[in-house]
Amino acid sequence: MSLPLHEKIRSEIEADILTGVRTPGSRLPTEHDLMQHYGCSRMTVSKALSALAGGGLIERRKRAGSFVARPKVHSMMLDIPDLELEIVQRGQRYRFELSERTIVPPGTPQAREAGLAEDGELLMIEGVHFADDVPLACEARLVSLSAVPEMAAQPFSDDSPGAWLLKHVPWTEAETRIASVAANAGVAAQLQLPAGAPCLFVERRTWRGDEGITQVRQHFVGSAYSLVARFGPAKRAADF
Amino acid sequence: MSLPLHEKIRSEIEADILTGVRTPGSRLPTEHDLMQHYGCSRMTVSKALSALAGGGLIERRKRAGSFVARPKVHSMMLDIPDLELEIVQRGQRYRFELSERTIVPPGTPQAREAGLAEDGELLMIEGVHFADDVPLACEARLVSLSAVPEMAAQPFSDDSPGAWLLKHVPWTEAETRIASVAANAGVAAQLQLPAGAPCLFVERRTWRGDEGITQVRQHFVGSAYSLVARFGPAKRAADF
DNA sequence: TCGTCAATTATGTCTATACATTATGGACGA
DNA sequence: TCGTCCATAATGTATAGACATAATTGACGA
Repeated sequence: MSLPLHEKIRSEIEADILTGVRTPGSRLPTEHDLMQHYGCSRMTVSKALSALAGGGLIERRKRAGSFVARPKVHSMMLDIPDLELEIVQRGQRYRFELSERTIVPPGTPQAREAGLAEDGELLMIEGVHFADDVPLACEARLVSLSAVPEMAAQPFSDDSPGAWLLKHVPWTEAETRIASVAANAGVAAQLQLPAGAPCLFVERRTWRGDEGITQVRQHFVGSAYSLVARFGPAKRAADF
Repeated sequence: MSLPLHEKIRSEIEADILTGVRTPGSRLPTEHDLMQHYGCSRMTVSKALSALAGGGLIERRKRAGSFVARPKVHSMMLDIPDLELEIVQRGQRYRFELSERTIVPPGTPQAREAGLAEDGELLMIEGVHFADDVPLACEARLVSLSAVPEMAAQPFSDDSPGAWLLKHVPWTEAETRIASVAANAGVAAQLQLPAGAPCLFVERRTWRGDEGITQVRQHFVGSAYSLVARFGPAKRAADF
């Protein structure tokens, strides 16, 4: 292994943490000790520790030393699925069917509720995502036309609005809310489900800087869809 | 802003990438250029670029330069709620009620399915989380007793198994699966819901290194619960 | 006894320098 | 024309030292 030294130091300590040799809360040797142990300069040790701290594995405190961090339950990585990609990967055909497309004038309660520009027009889009002609999800979306004027000209005959936005509009901030709801009459009809069937409800708002770009509410057919979140080195991803 | 310089450089470039000023595939200035631009040493610039590369935002190639990476996985941070904490913060009283507790012998299909130690005993625990005596969620948990032998002696009369594990067992890796399901008879009875009511279903597996620690399946009352995931500087957290 | 302050210690940042590595592109020769 | 090889330009790794910052500890004084 011709790894750079700081990588070697990093991976050795990481292994100790992952295998439980070093337990959360315990103190690591000081940079000075490690520097003597590995026979290198302090900068090299520091680089290794910085990487570990960046990855959240250790916590460094001045004067006190470096400590193995307790993993925080409160944050895991959630993979936001690209519906089209997932459907195609399952070997099915993807299709988005536009069912409604309206311009919402400025100043309506809708716009205010969505947290989008109150003084500009909004584009409202509704449609259904199909996998091999079976509905998988439906969505209702509001897009700020002052933020994304090009959106008005898009057909969305085939490409979904979400995919188009992802490709063409850079964003800096997003918030997603996930819940379980019973399908109301409208949703049930769109998804060809009995009313009251459980749906995974996802609401997402997206911003660029302080400017609201879009808000979307999606209902996924409960029996066909799940989200996955992970914490830690996702070596296990391939197992499933 | 008294940020360290390398942090300032990093965040400025990051902002340029996120806002689309620098587009995927485009080349960054060389370290030498940046070092002149910021009036600092090359090491400082390099530290900033290393951090960006570590975060997957740029790709560095020798002789060629550094390039903005094309975003690959689209992921956000998911806040996994601490049930007890949230309930108490709402001003309600939290209680966990144990309804079943069994030792599962080694080698059963259950153990294999859960991905826990196949050659050790498992502890099976079932119970309900209450907020002011209203059921909010029920859970069925399997714990590997070879990984956590102390678990067998815990009463869980008041503290939930999850909270106990979190306090006493270090873990390195976890995977959470989120779906929407209809309450079956058992779940409906525990949660005092009509059968078929929508529930947020959360399944989590936890490991330390390669050793499986626990698997839990939780059903949350759909009308009372939602999860939140975020991407970006969460300045907006307080708005909601 | 209790608080205050300063010395100490460990990490945090930064510089200037050196040499290693590696892909590119151009010079040169067959 | 084509391939080989080398100079070059960029990043990658590492060092030694300087000073900054912050928290702990203990000494000292009220």
